[in-house]
Amino acid sequence: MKFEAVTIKDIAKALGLSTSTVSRALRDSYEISPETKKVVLEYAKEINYRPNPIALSLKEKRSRSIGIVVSEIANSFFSQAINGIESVAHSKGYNVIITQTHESYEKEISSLQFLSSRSVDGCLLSVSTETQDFTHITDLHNRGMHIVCFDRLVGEMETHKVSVDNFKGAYDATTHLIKNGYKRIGHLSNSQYLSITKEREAGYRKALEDNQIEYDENLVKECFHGGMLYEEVEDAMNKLMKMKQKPDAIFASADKLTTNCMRYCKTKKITIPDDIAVVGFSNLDLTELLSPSLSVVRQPAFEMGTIAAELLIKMIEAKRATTDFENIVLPAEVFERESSVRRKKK
Amino acid sequence: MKFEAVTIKDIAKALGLSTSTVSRALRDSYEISPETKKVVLEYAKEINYRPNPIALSLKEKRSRSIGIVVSEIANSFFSQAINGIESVAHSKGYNVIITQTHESYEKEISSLQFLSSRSVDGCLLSVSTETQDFTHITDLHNRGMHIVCFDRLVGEMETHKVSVDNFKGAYDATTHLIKNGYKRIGHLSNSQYLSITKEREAGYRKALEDNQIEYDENLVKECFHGGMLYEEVEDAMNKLMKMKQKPDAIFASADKLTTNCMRYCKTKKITIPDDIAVVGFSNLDLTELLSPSLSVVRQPAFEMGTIAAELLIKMIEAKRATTDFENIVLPAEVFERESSVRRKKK
DNA sequence: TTTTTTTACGCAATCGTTTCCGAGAACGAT
DNA sequence: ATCGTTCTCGGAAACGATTGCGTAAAAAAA
Repeated sequence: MKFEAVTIKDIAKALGLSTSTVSRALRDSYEISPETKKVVLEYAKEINYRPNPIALSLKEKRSRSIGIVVSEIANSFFSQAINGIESVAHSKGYNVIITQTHESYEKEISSLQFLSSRSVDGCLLSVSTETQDFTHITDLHNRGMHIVCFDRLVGEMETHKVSVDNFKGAYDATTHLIKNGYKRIGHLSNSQYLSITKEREAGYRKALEDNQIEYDENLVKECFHGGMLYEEVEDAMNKLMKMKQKPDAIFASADKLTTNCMRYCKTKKITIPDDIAVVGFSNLDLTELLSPSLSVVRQPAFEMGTIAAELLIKMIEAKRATTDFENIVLPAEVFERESSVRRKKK
Repeated sequence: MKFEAVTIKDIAKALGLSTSTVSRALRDSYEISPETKKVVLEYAKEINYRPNPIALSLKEKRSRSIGIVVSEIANSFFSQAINGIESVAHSKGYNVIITQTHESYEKEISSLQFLSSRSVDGCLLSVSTETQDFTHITDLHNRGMHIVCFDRLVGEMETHKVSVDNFKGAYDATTHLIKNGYKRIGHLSNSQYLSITKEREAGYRKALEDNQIEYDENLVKECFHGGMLYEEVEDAMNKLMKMKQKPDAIFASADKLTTNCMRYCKTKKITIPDDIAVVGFSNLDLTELLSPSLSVVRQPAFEMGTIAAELLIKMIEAKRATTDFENIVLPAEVFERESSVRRKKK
C-alpha cells in the first residue's frame, strides 16, 4: 500500500477518541458504550476503513493466507489442483498465494522462503523434480510451519499427505496395454527423486510381472525434467526406437512426457497406435480432441486440492499441535481412447 | 511465520548492542565501526538471521512484490504471460503473487483488495469478462496503486497498457478463411465488456467488408464467459448450425471458444474442415497434436508478460510520478494448419 | 452520605525494523 | 587546558493494530 490508507488513528483523531477505544469499538468489545460504537462504526464505514493486514500479521503472526508451491501452473494437473485449493481456502476466509518452481530446486527454496517470510499460515507443497535434499522443507516444518504435501510427497516428513494411487494407476494403464496385445512396453519415467516416479515404475513392473512379461531396464528411460524439455523426450524416444526390439507401446509417467511423446511420433511420422501405442498420466481436458484421442491415467486433481487445503486449514486452526497425520490416497482412473487400442483395419 | 524467528533484538541482546546499531551494521552504515560490523554480520550469518519482510512492509510501505490478476491460470495465454512476468520480476528482485478471478467480478474485487492490502508495490491486471464497472480499479489507481493493464485493457485508465493488435489478428484470421474459399463465416465472440472483444469483432467485420462479404449479425454469437462453460458454446453453435444458411467456417475469439467449438464439432460429428472450418485465438502449445491440427491466432504471451512487468517495475521505482504512459501493441500471428484449409479430396 | 461496584475509556507496551536525534569519547587544533 | 570535530553508538519514535492495566466518573449499594 504505497498510497495513503485510512488508519485507526485517523478515526480516533477525527472522533476525539483514543486508538484503543476505536479498535475495541470496531471489534465490538463489551467495554465500549453502544453510542460510541455506533459513532465509530458509522464513521469507519463512511471513510471505508480497512484494517491493515500487514500490521495485523506483524502483531498476531498470522495472515489468514496460505501458500502453494507447485512446479508449473501451466500443467493441467496443478492448475486444477489449485482451483480445488482456492475453492476451500476462499470459503474459509483464506487468501491464496501461488508460486511456481519450474522444477528448480533453487526456486523451490526461494518460494518457500518467500512464503514463510510473508507470514503465510501454512503451505501446500508439491516438490520439484530437481529436489533431492529436503532439508529446506523439513527445517521450515520443524520451525513450526504447517505444510501439507500433495502429489509429489516428501517421504521423511511427518505431516498430512494427499496423493493418488500411483502404483495402481500405472499398473492399470500397463495392464490395459497388455490386454490390448502390446507386449513390449517402453516407459518414459520422471525424475527418480520424486515419490510418484518410483510408485509408477513399480506399478508398471508389477503389471509386466503379473502378465509374464520380462522386465527390460532398457525400455525404461528417465526424463529428469518430467518432459518439460522436448529434447529429453526426443532423446529418450530416439533411444527406444533405435533398439533392435523396438517397443510397441509407451507408458508415460507425466503429462508433458505423454504429450511430448505424441509430438515426437507426429514429427517422426510414427503412427499411433498402429506403430506404437501411447498411454500416460495426464490431466489435459482436451485429450479427446487430440489425434488420435489420447488414453490417459487421470488424477482427481481438483479433489486432491480440496482435501489438501482442508487438512492444512484444519491443522492451522487446531488448538493443539497435530500429531495424528493422515495419508490420503485417491484413485487414479484410466481412460481408454484411441491411442492405446489396436485398430481393426490398418 | 507462526514459528519463532531470529530478530534484530536477539542479535542486539546476544552481542550487548542496541537494535539500532545492529540494524545499521547490517545495512552497512558508515557510522558503525568496521569491527562492530564484522561481529554483527558474522553472528547474523551464524544464526541465519533474515529480516522480517512484514515489519519492513509496515515500516516502509513497500514489499518488493507485485501482484497478478488474471481470469484463469489454466488458460495457456495467461500461464505463459505469467511466466514472462515472473522472469523479469525475479531478475529484479521482486516476488510475484498470482491470483485468479475465474471471470468473476466479485473475485476481481477481492483479489485487488487482497493485493493492495498485502502491500504489493504494484499490479498487473487483465480484467474478467464480467467486469463492466471499473471503479474498483480506478479507485485503487487514484489512491496511488501502480497498475499496468495487459491483454484486456481498461480504456478509461491512464496507465501503461500492453496488448496485441487484436484488430489485425482477427482481420488476418478472417482473411485467411476467405482466401481459402470460405464465405459464410460465423464468429464466436467473447463478453462485450472486454476491449479485446470489440477489437477482434471489428477486425472480423473489416475483413468481410474488404472482401465484399456482407456482414450478418446472426452469424455473430456472444459467449459471455469466453467459452469457460461448454454450454454457452454449445448453445451458440446450435443456433449457428440451425440457420438456413449455415456457416462454412468459424472464427473464435478466445482460447476456450476455439477448443470448445472443436469439441462441439467432434461431438456432433461435424467434420473439420470439410463441414466447417475453424480458426481462433489460442495459445495452446499442442494445437499441432489436435485432430485436425488447429489453425490459430497466437499472441506473444511471454513477451507481453515481460514488457508489462518491466513497465510496472519501472513505474514503481521511478523517482517522480509517471505521467508519460506507454501503449504497447504487439503483433498477433496467424498459424495456418489443417482446421481452416480445404482438403483436396474429401 | 459514604463506600463499593460498574462503566467507559485512555495509556502504554508490543510485534520487528528503520531512522532521527542526542550524546559520550577520542582526537586534533588552538 | 580548552574547544570544536569526528566517530560510534544508544534512546526513542514511528509504521498500524491489539490488549493488559489503570482510572475517572457514574451508578449502585451500604
